[in-house]
Amino acid sequence: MSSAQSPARKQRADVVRNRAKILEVAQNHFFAGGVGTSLEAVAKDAGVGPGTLYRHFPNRDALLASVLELRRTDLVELGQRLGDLDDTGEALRQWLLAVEDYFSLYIGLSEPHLSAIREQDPNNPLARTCDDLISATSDFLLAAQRDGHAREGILGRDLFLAANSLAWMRSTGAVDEATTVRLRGVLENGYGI
Amino acid sequence: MSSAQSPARKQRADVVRNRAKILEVAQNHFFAGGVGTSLEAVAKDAGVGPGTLYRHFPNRDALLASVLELRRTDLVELGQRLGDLDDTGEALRQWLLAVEDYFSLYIGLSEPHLSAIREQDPNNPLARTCDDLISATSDFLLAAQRDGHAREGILGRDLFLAANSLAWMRSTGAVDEATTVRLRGVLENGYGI
DNA sequence: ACCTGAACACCGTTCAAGT
DNA sequence: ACCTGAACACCGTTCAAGT
Repeated sequence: MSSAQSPARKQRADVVRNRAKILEVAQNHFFAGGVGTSLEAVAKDAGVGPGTLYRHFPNRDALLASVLELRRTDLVELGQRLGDLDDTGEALRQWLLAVEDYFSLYIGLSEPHLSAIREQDPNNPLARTCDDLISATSDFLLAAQRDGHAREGILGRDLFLAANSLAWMRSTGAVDEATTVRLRGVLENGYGI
Repeated sequence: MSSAQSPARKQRADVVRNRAKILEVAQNHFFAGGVGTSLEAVAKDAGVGPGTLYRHFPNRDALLASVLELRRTDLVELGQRLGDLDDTGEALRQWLLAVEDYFSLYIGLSEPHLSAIREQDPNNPLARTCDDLISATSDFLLAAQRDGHAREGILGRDLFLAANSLAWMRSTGAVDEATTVRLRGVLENGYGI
């Protein structure tokens, strides 16, 4: 049983090194400058030509997906642990918070994911993340509905989108922590009476 | 009593014509290509050099604000009419819908407005729109709270941001009408029980 | 097989020269 | 007073030439 990261044929050492260096530098640039940061600058900082970056990652979303891979699997694992909670309402709440944190990692991270949802293109490297997270959100919502902790007539996809839009507001920097807390409350309890 | 559009000193005819033409073309480009559309292309389509566009509108947000001016005043007027409704809960709902529609006009319109909120710069040409709309939202919310149609512990600014984020999702095209309706329901009544 | 970096196309923005 | 458009800086992306 071979690991997914190490293919059968051995790779040239510089290829592995370049790829790792690009990912490391890209992570820093995404964090500092947001998702729209200059890929040319990333390549230069990583000490490779732009062609090398594009060879490894054919487009921005591919690079983004690779940079996020570790965080992504962490989130999926957290979802599995939260599935064991007895209070399914609390599990749903905590899950939505985790999704929100994930999409708040870099400025503008929500947008390419919404594009992935719109395009419905399974080749979009961010599509799998969306599919997995929407699916998990559905599970949490269904469990909460079964236990009378969530209303009917809502889809997991809806709550995924809601968490996403909270992350979008947070990452723009226009919304402080207190406002985020209130907005979460509005999502959970509504503004109406 | 002179109209705001016609200053005391008469302007050269070509200046007036250029400005009007730029606004007309920009509106079409914003509609077709979103807020991030190429200003160079707008200038070319309007038959002026890029310098002329920048002379009239020093930056993208200034052009955007001018293009939206008519819609903006329409929205403010609608707010005044809605203020006469007896059912303050219904007035709040309709107002939030109108705000949502406003920010759905062009793809990406929500984002520069959130930036205006973050920057807290009164010179930002979009700041006045945000201030006015937040202020109006507060009035509607307060009235609804007084009549027992809205919960306490929420700010008008919160609901303005919520409407804005709905518009953001709509304008990305990832969210269809049915989903938008459900998300509005979540905002009003919450997903929890 | 992989990398390099020049090259192309495009855009935002400024400003010297025109009228 | 206003307009023009060349010019500069920057970026995404490709691809012929190298190793």
